[in-house]
Amino acid sequence: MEKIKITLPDNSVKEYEKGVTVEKIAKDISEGLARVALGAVVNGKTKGMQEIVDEDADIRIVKFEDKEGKEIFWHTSAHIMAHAVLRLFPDVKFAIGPAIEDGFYYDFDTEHRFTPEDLEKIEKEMVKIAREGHKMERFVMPRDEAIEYFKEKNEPYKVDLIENLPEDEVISFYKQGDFVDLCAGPHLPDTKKVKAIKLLSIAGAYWRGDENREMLQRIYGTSYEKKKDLEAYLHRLEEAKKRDHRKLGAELDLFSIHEEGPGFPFFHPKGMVVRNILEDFWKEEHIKRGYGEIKTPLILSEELWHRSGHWDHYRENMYLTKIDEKDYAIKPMNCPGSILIYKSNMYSYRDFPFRWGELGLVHRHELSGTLHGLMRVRSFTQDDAHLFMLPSQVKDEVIGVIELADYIYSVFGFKYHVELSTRPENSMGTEEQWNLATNSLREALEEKEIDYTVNEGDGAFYGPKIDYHLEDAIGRTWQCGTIQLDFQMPERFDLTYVDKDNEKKRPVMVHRTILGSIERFMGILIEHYAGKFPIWLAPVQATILPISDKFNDYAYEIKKEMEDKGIRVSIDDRAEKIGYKIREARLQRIPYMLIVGEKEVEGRLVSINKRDEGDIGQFKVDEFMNRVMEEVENRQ
RNA sequence: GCCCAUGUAGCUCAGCAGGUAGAGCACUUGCAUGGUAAGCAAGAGGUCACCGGUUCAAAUCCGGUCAUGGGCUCCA
Repeated sequence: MEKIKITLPDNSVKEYEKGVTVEKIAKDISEGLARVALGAVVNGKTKGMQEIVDEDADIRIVKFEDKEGKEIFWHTSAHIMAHAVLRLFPDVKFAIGPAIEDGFYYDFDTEHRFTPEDLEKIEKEMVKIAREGHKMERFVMPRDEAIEYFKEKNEPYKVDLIENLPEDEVISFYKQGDFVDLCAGPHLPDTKKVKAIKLLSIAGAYWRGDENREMLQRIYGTSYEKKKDLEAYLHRLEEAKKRDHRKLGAELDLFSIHEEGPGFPFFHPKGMVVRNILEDFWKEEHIKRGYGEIKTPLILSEELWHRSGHWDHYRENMYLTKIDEKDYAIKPMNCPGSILIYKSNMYSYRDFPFRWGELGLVHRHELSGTLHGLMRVRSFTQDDAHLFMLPSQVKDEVIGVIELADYIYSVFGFKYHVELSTRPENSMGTEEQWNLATNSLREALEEKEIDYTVNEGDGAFYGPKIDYHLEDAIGRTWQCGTIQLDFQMPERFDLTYVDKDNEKKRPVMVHRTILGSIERFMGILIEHYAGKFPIWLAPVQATILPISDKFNDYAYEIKKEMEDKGIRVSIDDRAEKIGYKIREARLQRIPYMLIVGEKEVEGRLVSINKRDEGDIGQFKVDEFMNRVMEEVENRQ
């Protein structure tokens, strides 16, 4: 028998017969580990227990706690759900059912519309199936036979899937009792370990994500081995929902959105405090880095948008209007404005680069179903900038933006992931230009040693882009910062500069945002801090709470003093008990409560109740003011 | 835009075998002047999202529209 060499997690190398199962290796490693082992990562690819290893490999046993282990667990759960649905709704057709971030889903096609009551029934059936302890048996079939098999079973989606698999791919199946599914695996050895199950929601989803194809019904769910873990997950989800910026936006009186203007947010005074601080911070950091600030108009002639290419590539998203019989559009992007400024002068190669920042209000007619609080709106302010440069300056300029983005996100303590988006279908320019532009961005990322994933076909119509994605409270990610390299607009608008050799040449343009849009960034900010803004951003930094109205005069006196120092302070002089006032200030997440009564008046003191810390004792008014000013200075 | 669900006072929600509205919080007023998360009482507040249909009668049933929520698609 042929032998293969397996490198185990402890780096020891062991010989096995070719065709050994993962299960066998897991058992050898240790009895304890084998009991919890779900599979293995073999040469970077996850394999299930029942799968065979037939080449020399690095092998790492995967457990429940591992990301790969959860994936296997949830993938098997998806199969169990499909099995349960088959039992309850025999006419259902199956599409796909993968594991996702916190659980799994399966897409079904059936005349029957799933209801929340159905979910409960399916859940119960799943528990039953899991308890029955079906073995997850893997087998393979030749391609033609597999297609025939699913045609006979009237499973058009499975047929479609097989037909789209690469020619050389092994068509594998998993069988559990009477449910058989096309599946590459891996899976748990059997269904027994899936004990705590919760189906979460029903949603529509297009087959293969294509809006022109069938709308399927997707059921989302999650599962755990232990009931306790499921409960902990559901609890975390509930807690996360309390951070929802839409809920906090109303509770903290930051912004509102009305039926009269779907997707057009209204900022309240408190929201504007945060917004203005954010914008001031943004301006400060940009001035430091050689940016100039510009402002361009909201409405520009339709002709301009024809020339920029927006008319051909972006018209469905644009709001159009007519002035004096002439056609205009409300800008969906700021670039043509910057370009017109560029064109109002002649430039020498010595002048570059130009960095022009614009907090630019744009309007985009986003599909109604996509609107989401501040995260996805139809009117928003991009913290845009357009950089014009010599071709030789591209890499350094892109790196400059990467460094700025990294700095700004670090101030807020944001985690992010980066994607490189390449040429979309509906795009302008030549293959060569796109390759050059995409490679420049890739080089900049690699030079800064930034991890990124590639998002094929997701670039802007005029160029590839680097995207920064930030997470919201429940783990959804939103694109914020973007760096887009553009060889098209300079061409279309015939932008030039005069080079050393006295020849007119074409500059390169970079479009970029760091925050993305002020609106979306504020949404992320609210959820990130759960409404507890750090003191430099807090709409109200301190509130004075007199014990009774006998101390209101003193309260107003020190309020004035603090206001003179630029501290944002409010006062609650209502005839309410102190407990009541504290409760309200807490709910408003005000960083400092200053309680003043008889003792404080005598010594010109304030008693401080700090957010999250409670009573921290008495301080002199000056002492407190210095403390606040220092914290603001340090952006705490 | 597509699929599903929802839409009753500022907020959270009850009412709904069809007989034109109710609670708590918030708000106003009065009493209470109270030391670290809700003092007591009274009052005011709603064309039950909008339009249409069925009916003697619609918040309740039916249809359409709009908005919101969860997804899909799309995107900063």
